[in-house]
Amino acid sequence: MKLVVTEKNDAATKIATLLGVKKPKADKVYSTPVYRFEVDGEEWVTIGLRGHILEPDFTPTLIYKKRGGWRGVTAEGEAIPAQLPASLARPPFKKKKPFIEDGVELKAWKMDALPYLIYAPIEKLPKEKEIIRSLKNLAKKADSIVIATDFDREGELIGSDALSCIQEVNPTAPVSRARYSAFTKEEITHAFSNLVELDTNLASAGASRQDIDLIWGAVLTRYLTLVKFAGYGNVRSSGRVQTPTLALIVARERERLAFIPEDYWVIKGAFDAGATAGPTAGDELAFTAPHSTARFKDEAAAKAAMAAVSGAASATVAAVEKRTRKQQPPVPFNTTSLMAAASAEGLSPARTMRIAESLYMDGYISYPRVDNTVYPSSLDLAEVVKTISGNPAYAPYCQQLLSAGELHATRGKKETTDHPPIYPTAKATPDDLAPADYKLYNLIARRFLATLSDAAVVEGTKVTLEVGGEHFAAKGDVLVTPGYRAIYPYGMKKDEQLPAMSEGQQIAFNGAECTKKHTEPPARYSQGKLIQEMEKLGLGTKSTRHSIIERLYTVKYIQNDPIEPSQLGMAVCDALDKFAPHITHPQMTAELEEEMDNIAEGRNTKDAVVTNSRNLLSEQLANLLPHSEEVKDALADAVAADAYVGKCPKCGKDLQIRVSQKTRGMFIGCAGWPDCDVTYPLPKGKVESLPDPCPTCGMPQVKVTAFRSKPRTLCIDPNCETNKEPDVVVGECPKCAEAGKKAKLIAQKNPRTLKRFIRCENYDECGVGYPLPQYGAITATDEVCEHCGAPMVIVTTTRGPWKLCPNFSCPGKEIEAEKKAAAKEAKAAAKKAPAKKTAAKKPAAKKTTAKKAAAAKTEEPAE
DNA sequence: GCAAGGTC
Repeated sequence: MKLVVTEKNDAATKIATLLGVKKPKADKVYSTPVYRFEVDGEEWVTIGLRGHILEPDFTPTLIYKKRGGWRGVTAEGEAIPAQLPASLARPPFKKKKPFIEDGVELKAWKMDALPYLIYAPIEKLPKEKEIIRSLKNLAKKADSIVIATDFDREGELIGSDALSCIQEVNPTAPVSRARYSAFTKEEITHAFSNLVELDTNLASAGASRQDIDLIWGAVLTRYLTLVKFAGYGNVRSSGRVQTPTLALIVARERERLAFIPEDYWVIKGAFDAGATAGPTAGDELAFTAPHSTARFKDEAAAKAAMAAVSGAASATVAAVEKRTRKQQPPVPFNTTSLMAAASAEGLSPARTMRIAESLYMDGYISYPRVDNTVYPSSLDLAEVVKTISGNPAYAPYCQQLLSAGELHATRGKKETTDHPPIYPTAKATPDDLAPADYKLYNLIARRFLATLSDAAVVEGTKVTLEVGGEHFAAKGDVLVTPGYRAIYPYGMKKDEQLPAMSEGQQIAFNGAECTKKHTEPPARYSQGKLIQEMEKLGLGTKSTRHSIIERLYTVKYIQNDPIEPSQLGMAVCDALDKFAPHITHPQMTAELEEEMDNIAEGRNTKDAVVTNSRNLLSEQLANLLPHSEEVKDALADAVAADAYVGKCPKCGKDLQIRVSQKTRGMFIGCAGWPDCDVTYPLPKGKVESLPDPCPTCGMPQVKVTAFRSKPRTLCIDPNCETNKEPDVVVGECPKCAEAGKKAKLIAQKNPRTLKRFIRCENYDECGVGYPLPQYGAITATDEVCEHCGAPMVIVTTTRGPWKLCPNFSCPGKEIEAEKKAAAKEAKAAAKKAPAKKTAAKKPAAKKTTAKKAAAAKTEEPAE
């Protein structure tokens, strides 16, 4: 039996289909899908891995890997290496009693142990145990092995790791490597009839990247985390890609902080082409135009221009210029351009990739991790157009494209042949997908159609108007031939139509307005722009950039979108830039790339490169360690600044956003605690401090963003007028009524906990109470819930009014949930029919839809 | 409790 190992399940299916004479048989080894087929009477099996199946980590000895975490090192096993600079030699472990763990004495402790960690042994540990088990099971029976992972450095490494697993159980079977860069019959057949050897140099180039990333990441992350320990789960990370990315954001913020705005003046004139002088009554021929000097840097010059036009009632049309220009249709989507375009539509790159992954798994779009921007000739463009024309929103445009003759697609600059650019592979309508999923699908489908379309033609008109010797320039843009714009409206400017005018014509001038403005600092990065900048600098890969940015958010180095660094992010970046500058520059990646090329070409070895990098890190750490006090203070100040909301009214110290140890909830506490006991409650959700105090009471305010809600501004003092809510009578107590008594149900808010609820005025006796959502105005209705008799109330939030039964255990809730689930199920069943995919894909598709249904369910209660 | 790179 011949065993073919690919990087992913998808590749295993495709290769089996392309090489097998008959349709391959989908099978499973343990839980891993495999594909069996025959070639010239020989039995073949393909198995897809899940990317890397082994992962390097420090050898799990006493080096930090034991229970208790980042403890220390022994002298034995982790011997002080010769390369360790003398400046890093630490004094002997100073403890009254020796610290013994597993019968071995630790020689260095926490921070002091970091220099040893740099030189700690690394080994490859299993990461995908199930896959490894399946792989070994097949390998035992294999007569020969073909490594058919992706044709790139990581692919060679993944293949080499797989081989090391295989050879543990079958050291003798001959091994070869198939190199292909497209899933076409010719390419795959060619690759398998021209097998080569595994390129061990290329694999060790990849392995050195792994080791270097681990060593630098672990050492610097542990340094930053331990230098000012802020509790478990409060990691401050650093890495070859994430830290230079953070540095980009911080540098931009610094530019903004250093920016000195300059004043300038803008003059705008009002005109009316429907009259020769004076205003006319509200017609469409009125328009405004800026002065031909767009920005007056000098106020006197602006005033002089204003004086020159004051009193004038008419303007002369000095010139009319018309110019048509073409807007070329966009090029096919690759991962980066998709993330950038989706980011402009409000989908973060990380969310975009999550959705793209699930659309791909459900058969709606092609493979989403690509650099390629040129459709391969093997892709039947017309067939794709036909497929998606099932969506009525695209149908007329698709017809038009198909009837116009042969299709021609635009081409981007990057051309690789491993995967096609991202395009739709099945029809979908808003009914088939969740709103965000459809939003992305729609973008991809429309982009695909746009790449097959003609250019749009825009007619630009520039009219120069003369008033009292001053010139004004009116500009209008009109889309005359929509071309691709008919299907791809993203990022399109609105038409600005000017009334028809001819040279020498006199029109009415209705005065001018002079406004003082000031220049703006450079804009912050949006997530989409940052992804593009990372790509330009060679930071990360198409598959990792979005997760790197997400990481910076979770460690709270950055916030909001457009991205701004937190004080902590700036402090970390500054500290590293000052004492360990190598990690803060994209240069480190560029140098690593160069070294990896050297290893791949056989000019250098992995050992030499990694040792070199270790020594470099030792130098950086030797700079960092003597300044630990300084770094510690900077981080502590930054954390305090991020948490600061204002001054304590009782003792004058800082009020800070804090996390309760007990409930894990957030509250505002005084930095003077325990001497000062001032605290304020906070509602659930993301809380940020605001610079301006409450206009009503002068206390600090915060911005609260509850889950799936718009942010709102809140005064931190629950007793502030802005937080007072009148009690609302919402009905009669059903329990008291049964007992023959009359009692009101009242919606009220507890100022101490901020919790809102409905309670019977006779609560102490009857115990009737219902919880209410955290915010939104409460209005009474005269209805009662048909299921439980509780009073129905209307909650009005920014998302509009919404009627609800406040009873948490109302039987109606379950009935509703069941209805929803049934509807989902029906939809999912209907969706599965058009997406004709192989048996292996079905379970995955099912899983994602089931997951989505579950998520929709949990969102339902909304507080 | 570390990174970055694959992929689910």
